[in-house]
Amino acid sequence: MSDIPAGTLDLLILKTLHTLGPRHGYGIARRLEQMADGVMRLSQGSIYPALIRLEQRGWISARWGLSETNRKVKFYSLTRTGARRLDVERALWAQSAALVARVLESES
Amino acid sequence: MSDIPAGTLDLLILKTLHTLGPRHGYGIARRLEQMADGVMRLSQGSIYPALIRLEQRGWISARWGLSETNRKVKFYSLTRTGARRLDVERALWAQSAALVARVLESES
DNA sequence: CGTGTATATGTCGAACATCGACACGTAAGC
DNA sequence: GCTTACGTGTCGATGTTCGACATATACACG
Repeated sequence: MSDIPAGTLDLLILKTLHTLGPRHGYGIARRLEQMADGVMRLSQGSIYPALIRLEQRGWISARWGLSETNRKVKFYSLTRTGARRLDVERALWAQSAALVARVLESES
Repeated sequence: MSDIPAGTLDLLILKTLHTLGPRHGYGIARRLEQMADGVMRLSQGSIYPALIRLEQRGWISARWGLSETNRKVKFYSLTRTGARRLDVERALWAQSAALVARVLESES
């Protein structure tokens, strides 16, 4: 069982919020683990600091509310700045993935 | 201009040695930058520590020699352990890339 | 002969992300 | 009352990468 790909957590969180709309940290984590088909873990030690970081940068915003399970939770939403940042992160990832793919496929 | 994708330097070095055979640090760095089409940089502050790390783990081995430009250089080769490790890193990367792709393409 | 440039290896401290373990609290079901 | 799943958060440790610096040599050119 591996960790989540280094440096992609911001992208994954941003995209998850973009896709699903407002969601709380625990829900984002569960969603990502489910997408990973159980082969990756996502520790709380990663997700919460990441959310705080993203909020400080203005890419997501938080508001307290009640979950479907009737608990006090923090709902995070993608901000307009965050949506733009998602595009940037996406492009950076595409570049990275393309480079790695090229190297892995190279034969000389 | 972005950096090389976090956490993939080992994989990229291992694969480069696998593809090209023995090569020195500077040459590996130049090769990778060339593969990146100039859109990524690779600082010496990354490549040399990485090579030392890989050698300590037994994945590559070093031997002094002369370059085509007639300079004293350290040639690194992939060890048998390193070749096995390359497969592992490859598989881990494939998992990561698949996860990110799945999240990025998800629509709900 | 002197100077500059590309080649080449390395070190150092700082910055940063992630992990694993821990602490705390609550709703619901039995 | 107890347990379990849910939920947020902190903390120290670890590891990677960066940017700046130090050092040295082969070769071309004036």
